[in-house]
Amino acid sequence: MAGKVEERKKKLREALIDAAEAQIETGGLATLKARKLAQVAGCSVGAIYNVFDDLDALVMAVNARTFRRLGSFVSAQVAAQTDDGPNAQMITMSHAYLRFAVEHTFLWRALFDLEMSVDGAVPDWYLQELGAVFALIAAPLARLFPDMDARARDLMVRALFSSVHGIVLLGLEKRISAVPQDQIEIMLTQLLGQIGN
Amino acid sequence: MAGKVEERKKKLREALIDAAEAQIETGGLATLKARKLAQVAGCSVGAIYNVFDDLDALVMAVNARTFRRLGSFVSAQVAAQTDDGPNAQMITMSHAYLRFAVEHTFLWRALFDLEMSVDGAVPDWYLQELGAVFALIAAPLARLFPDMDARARDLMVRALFSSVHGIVLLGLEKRISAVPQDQIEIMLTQLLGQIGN
DNA sequence: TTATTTATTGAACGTGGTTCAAGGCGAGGT
DNA sequence: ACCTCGCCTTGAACCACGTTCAATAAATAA
Repeated sequence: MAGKVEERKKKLREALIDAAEAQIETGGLATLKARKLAQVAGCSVGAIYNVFDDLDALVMAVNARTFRRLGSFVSAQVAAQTDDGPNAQMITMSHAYLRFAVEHTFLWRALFDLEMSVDGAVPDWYLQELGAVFALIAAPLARLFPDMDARARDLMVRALFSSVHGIVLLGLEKRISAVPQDQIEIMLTQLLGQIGN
Repeated sequence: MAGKVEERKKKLREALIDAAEAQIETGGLATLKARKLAQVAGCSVGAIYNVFDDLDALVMAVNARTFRRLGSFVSAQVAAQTDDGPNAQMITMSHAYLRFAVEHTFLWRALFDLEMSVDGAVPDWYLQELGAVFALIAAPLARLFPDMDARARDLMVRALFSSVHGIVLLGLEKRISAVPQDQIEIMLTQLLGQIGN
């Protein structure tokens, strides 16, 4: 009867991530509470700490899921698009990013709200997923600037990603722009349409 | 002897804002605690709540100061620059924004970290300051796109501000880019140098 | 089965924002 | 000068929350 513990632990781990994800999705990161979580996942408060170092570690696990979902969503949108040139491709990606942020606002927010607090120790999966996203952007950019050296292009990839992120972030922030989604799309289109022309 | 209460209240208000600002500047928003604050400002914990509704309101007061400082810093940098055209002007503004964020990281962060939580009720001073910043950007943009209608230009102003913000935000985030300050400047220069060409 | 090790529990601890009943103090009237 | 009224101030107490830990239960080994 060996391995019963491992199995239960894995089950609990999944249950906790599911419960945390559901809570973040509906109420946001701030509404995630240890006691409520234990109740939903069907365990004691203390049990959480047998599986995760602390709640931040649990949120990181949720973020890992979210990040993968985001990456494959953007990829899928790009793949489903007929190739109308590098600018159109980048615009498609940015619109996909926006749509994900709109449809999963709290989960998307948690990606950035949590990591800010955790200094040092960037997990491996994080850099991997980020690298995948950057690679997606790098492809059309290489077509636009074939003579640009890799270092400069890498910098431009980050700049563009950050720009899109900023536009989506502040665009969804009621108190700053109060801009409806289609206006945000126009902003993204305008910005990315200008690149390389 | 009329107005003694008002006077003391005003003094306490200033003392509290000063103490809160100092704490945020050195330790970040998360290290701001009511008890410590009362101790530094020389009052009881309860007294804070006679002057401010809650700690968020106090942080808002700090943010008002920070926002004004940010605005005048960017203005000053632009004014101190010989006019090398609209792109150069926007680049100067973005570099000033970056420099402010680097030199007052915690205060700058508090501008965005707090407001996110406070829904509704955007204070008047906030929109005013934001409008001033947007007006700064609108000037060079009007020179670049003289035939663009006001609505589209307004959208572009927001898009550019958001882009710069995004580049600075993620650029200062160790876990995402770990990009040194001069690299961030290059990103900003590249992006804004492309606009309108 | 019994012993030993490991997991689980939930009450308790520490921290921190916010409240409130009790006492203090300024302003106006006498 | 004194009294009175109402606001200010105080800090102990309240509540919510993350995290811990001694006690309990369960699983593995002998």
